[in-house]
Formats: sequence, C-alpha cells, structure tokens
Amino acid sequence: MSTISKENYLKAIFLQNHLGESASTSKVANKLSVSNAAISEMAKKLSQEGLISYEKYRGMELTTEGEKIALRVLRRHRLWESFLIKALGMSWSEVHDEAERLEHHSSDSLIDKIDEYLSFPDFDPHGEPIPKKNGTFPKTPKSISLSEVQIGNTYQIVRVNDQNSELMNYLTKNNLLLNSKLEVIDKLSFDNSVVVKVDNKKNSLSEKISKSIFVKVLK
Amino acid sequence: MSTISKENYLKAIFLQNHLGESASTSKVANKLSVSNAAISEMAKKLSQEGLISYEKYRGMELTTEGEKIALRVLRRHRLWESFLIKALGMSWSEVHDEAERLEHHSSDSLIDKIDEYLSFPDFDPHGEPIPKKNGTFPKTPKSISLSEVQIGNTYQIVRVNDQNSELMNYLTKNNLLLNSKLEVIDKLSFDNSVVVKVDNKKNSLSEKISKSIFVKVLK
DNA sequence: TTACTAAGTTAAGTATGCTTAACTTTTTCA
DNA sequence: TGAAAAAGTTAAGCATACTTAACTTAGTAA
Repeated sequence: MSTISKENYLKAIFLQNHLGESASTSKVANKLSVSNAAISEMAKKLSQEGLISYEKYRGMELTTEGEKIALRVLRRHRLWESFLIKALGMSWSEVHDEAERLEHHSSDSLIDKIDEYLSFPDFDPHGEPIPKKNGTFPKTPKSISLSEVQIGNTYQIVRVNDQNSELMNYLTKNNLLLNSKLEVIDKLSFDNSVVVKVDNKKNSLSEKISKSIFVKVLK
Repeated sequence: MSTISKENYLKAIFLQNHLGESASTSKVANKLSVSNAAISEMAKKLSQEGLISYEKYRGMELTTEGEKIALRVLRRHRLWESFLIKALGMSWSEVHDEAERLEHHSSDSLIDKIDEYLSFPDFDPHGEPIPKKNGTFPKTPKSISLSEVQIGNTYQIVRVNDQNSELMNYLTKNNLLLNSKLEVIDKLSFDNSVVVKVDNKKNSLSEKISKSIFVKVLK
C-alpha cells in the first residue's frame, strides 16, 4: 500500500534518476532529510512491493509501477503549484512547500478540477513539465543554462530550478520569471558571473544563480 | 505538540459540545471511527497537554487552548469547502471529505488567501458559521428545523447538516440548497414527513431529511 | 594491493496511534 | 437496591517510520 512516506521516496528517486544520476542511498536521504538507515529500510519495502528494483549497495531504480506513482505525485505537485499561483496569487517562493503537502491529500477528482481550471497546462510556472493524467510527460523545450550563454545574444527563460525559496524571491523581485527576455551583456570569467539586461535594467547574476536559470536563444 | 490526529479529536469534541451534548468517549469514538480505547488513551494525552479537561468516566471538555485549535481547524475546513465549491465548481457532496484532509495540510498564508478570495465569508455553503481568524464565531441566524414548521408558511433554508453525502446529493438534485425558498404544503403525522413546494414542484421529505434542514420563516 | 575512508546496511530502540481482550465503573430498570 | 447491561479504561500488542550505534562493503589513493 502506498503511504505519504512512500510517495515521497518514489518521487525523490524519480527526480534523482531524471537528473541522469543514480538514486544512491545518500542522495535520497539528503533530499528527504532522513538518515541513510531510513533509506535502506524503505528500499527493502519498496522493492518487496515491486515499486523499485534494488540491490544492496547498488542504488535504486523505479519499476514501471513505481514510476507511475512518482509521476502521479509529481503531477499533483506541479498542478497545485500552478493553481496556487494562478488562482490565489501566491508567490513563487511559497507554493513549493505548500504543494509538497497538498500533493498527498487531494482526490483524483480535485486534481482533475484543478487541471481543468488551468486549461490542462503542459508546464508549471517554473517551466517544469506537468505529467499528464495518462502518465505521459510533455516534451521539455531544448534549453541551456544561463551559465553557458554567449555575450550579445538575447534569450528567453524557459525553466527555473525551484529548490530554494530565497532564490525564488530574488528572481521574482528582479523580474527573472518564466518567459522573461534578457540580453547577455557580459560574462566575468574570474567568478563565472553573468551580467544581463532585463527590462532595461542591468543585473549581475552569480554562477550559482545562473546555473538555476535555463534559457533558449531568441536571436 | 498538535498532530493531525489531535486536531481531529479536538474538532470532534468541539462539535459534540457545540450540539449541547457532552463529549462522551463513545460519541467521539463513533464520530472518529476508532475504538473507545483509542479515545481513553488520547484523552489522557490531550489532558496532560492542557487542551481538554478530562476526568475518567466523565467525558471531555475543551480548555480555552483546546478550543482555539478546534476553531482553527473548523475554520480551515469550512473555508476549504466554500472554496472548492466556488472556485472549482465541486459538488456539495464531494467537498466534505476533501476538506477533511486539506484542513490539516494548509499554511496560515494559504488559508488567508482563500479567505480573501471568498471575501471573508461568515457562512459556508451549508450555512455553518466560519470561525474568524481572531477566533470569534459569526452569529448564526435563528432557525428551526424543517420538522417543526407550520403548514402554509413560507421559509428560507439557512442551514443544512452536512454529515451525509448521499443526502447532499439528494438535496442538490431537488434544489434544496442554502437560501432556497419553500412553502410548506402538508405535514403527515403518521411518519412525521413534510410536504413542501420548491420551484413550484411538490416534494415529500422524510422526518430524517427534514431534521437536517434548518429554515427561517419568511411570512 | 593494502589500508583507509566513504557509503551503505543492520540491529535495537522510540514515538504515535491504532487494535483486541480483559477488566472496572456507571447507568438502568425491574 | 441490586443485578445486568452499557460505557469506559487498562494492558498488551502491532504497524509505520523514524533514530543512533555498530558493523559491512565499496571505492580510493599511496
């Protein structure tokens, strides 16, 4: 039986695998803020239930069944985030934590209603694809990180990593939102920062920030 | 520390007391669908934490602190119900169970946003008062149960008991909603049923149904 | 290749919130 | 009023999901 905890483990494993990295005990433990021991224990259970494949000391991978649950949770998370922003005007920085809880406590019917309210969106406000009801995954547009852009070009933001709410607030304040357009003025190699122009205002972005922003070239 | 379970116990005790009945072990156990033993155990804990006053074999009563938590949960429940109906068009019959979960998993900020979205309503769609943020309780209009009305008078529905979703569906289908107006055509004493006219259509309501509908007289 | 370190696992223990079964107290009603 | 029934409590046990501490395996670097 799937519990809230199990849903969170499966989601974390999915996201880890999706980054191209193997879902190791430590990484998942870190993401979920629990001990390694808790991961080992849960790995056994999830494996027994056929939701992941797991060999001791060899990391975890979702089975088809496990991925189905993970995608369901991810869909709920991203739909809730989108809805809270659109319907209630909540801020980018607030909605992640909120959705983190709501995703486990909504009926299918409610999620469908939210989906409908939003006109069945393919992407959430961070530019992340929202899994469809049928389990498919909208194709993500090709993008590069802002740390890889070329001086002089103009880009449009197509995705923003949503892990840190302080970062979210900073980006909101500086109009670095989904679909924002920016021109790359300079790149400083000594600290890998990038200087961009948004709304005719110059802005220097640290390497860490620029790695969280994904763009496509406009010209 | 307040947990989801404790919130539910406190809410159940509050609602029981609010009916004018004492919160006995069995009644609360019944409402929460747990054993009497679970109630006795929890009563001890809640009492130790100063949230209820409890003497063995003598039922439970909320302290000021316990009532504060109960009202907070009730507020969340009723705001969620209102919101799901108004913003997402969910049906009367669906929203109770949904709100039963969501009430435990929303931040203060989210609840405030919902309150604002609804323009700070005093009553939910069943006519139940929504506790205010400051802990006050909107005054409920004087009402009588439909089982106590007089033939010939016209009434307006001001409150409907929301305990049973089958009933909710029935009432929705027959336009017996909050604020609906109805004329009392007849009362049959052999089964205590009431015949009413709504939207020019006659409808016979059993004693059980009529006891769930509260009205105020119009003329 | 070995020895050290990092990563992972196991074992034992904890808190929460349930259960059932046995027992106690209170209520009812003849 | 006192015996039976109803209500309530206690005790023992269980599942979930954690923790820390001790131990094992894998990876790395001299």
